[in-house]
Amino acid sequence: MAQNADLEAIRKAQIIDAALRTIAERGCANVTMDDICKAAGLSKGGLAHYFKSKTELFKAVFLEFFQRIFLRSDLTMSAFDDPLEQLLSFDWLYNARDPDVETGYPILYDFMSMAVHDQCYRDIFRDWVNNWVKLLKKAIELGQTHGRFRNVDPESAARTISAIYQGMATRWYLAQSEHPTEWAVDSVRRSITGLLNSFENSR
Amino acid sequence: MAQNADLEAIRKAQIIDAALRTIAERGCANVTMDDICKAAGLSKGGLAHYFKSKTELFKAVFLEFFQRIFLRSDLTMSAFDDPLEQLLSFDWLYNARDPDVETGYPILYDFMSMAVHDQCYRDIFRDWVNNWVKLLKKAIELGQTHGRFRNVDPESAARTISAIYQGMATRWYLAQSEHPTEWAVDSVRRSITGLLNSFENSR
DNA sequence: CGGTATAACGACCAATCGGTCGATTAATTG
DNA sequence: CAATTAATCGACCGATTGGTCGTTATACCG
Repeated sequence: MAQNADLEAIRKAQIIDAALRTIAERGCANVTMDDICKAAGLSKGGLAHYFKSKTELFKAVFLEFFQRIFLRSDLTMSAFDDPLEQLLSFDWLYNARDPDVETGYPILYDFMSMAVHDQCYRDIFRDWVNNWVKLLKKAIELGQTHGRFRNVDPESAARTISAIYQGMATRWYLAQSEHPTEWAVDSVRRSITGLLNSFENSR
Repeated sequence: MAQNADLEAIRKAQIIDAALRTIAERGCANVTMDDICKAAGLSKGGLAHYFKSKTELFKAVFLEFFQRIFLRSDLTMSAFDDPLEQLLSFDWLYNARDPDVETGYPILYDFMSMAVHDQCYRDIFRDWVNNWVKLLKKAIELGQTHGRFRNVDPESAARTISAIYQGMATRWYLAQSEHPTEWAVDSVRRSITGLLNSFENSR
């Protein structure tokens, strides 16, 4: 009866948060509804009251996840004034002690493997990438108003930059012993500046 | 009695091949032993004769998969003489009609999501990356004997290059409409040459 | 031709899990 | 204080699935 009209929002957030942690820990394929119920402090029926099916819950979880990452990216980036520094402001992706990183990577890899077989997830992925690209693009265009990044196509380069970040991330996260944080940070830095210079000199 | 001592090898290859195709099609999480049995033309008991458990089969499948990709990479790379062309010889990764690509990406993403939660899979991943890196490293060192790639640390740069390839691959495969093949090929080319130049000019 | 060991079969079992549903509790309203 | 409706519970069901096991078929050997 909605004694508190916000209860639904509170409960949903609580469930999504529990699911996020549980999925990160166990992996999508192994997580059961019971696991999530326990983590959320709810019974099966109680949870079913808010999410009718497992897939519905999962979709909500992933949407929330990508939203968080985007907000985090936006926040971190806007802490810099220099456009190039903005483009290079994603070092936090390679900080193992960052809470967003700890849960983020497991979630992201599970998500991508599901996106391979599910158009709906691919759409979420695309939207997230597009949002990220929009941030990077803005930084490039800002630089161009100051005469930098000459000949760079902002959209295309932004996509390349975000892909570079993710490429290093995969190595850094899955084969950490061979790919320490310094390697990832340095590689990203060199690749991105190198990419931008490749436009400047050519064409 | 091994009327044909090779029978075991033949059957195992047959099963692994069927599993490879089935997993690529349905995804690790959804594939059942029955699916694989049907694809392999064997019964449950027949398959169990060669692989005692699902996880044992999966591990064999992934090992075979990475072996194939490595051989393919080695083969393609060695078709070029120029070291830089060797480093840039992985365009086939972005050819949607390539059979290795068609099955490869689904397998790879499933694999990575499992590697997150399973050390054994991370080891396989690390070995594969190391093998790939070895190829790239050789090309860089070959170039250096001719005075090119000055100041480049071959090992570190090789890791960066392979990560760049994979970064573009993720975008190209999961969000194709926004990341066409030309974008991927061009991005890789610019990023890698840019990376190598970043060493040449600095330090 | 038996005898024997391998190869292959498929019915069956036990365990897991997502979702349902009737019951119970709690809160709001008239 | 009823009455009503939302919120929560957890036992239960049906479906799925990995693995087993007794059985059959096949091929080689002595």
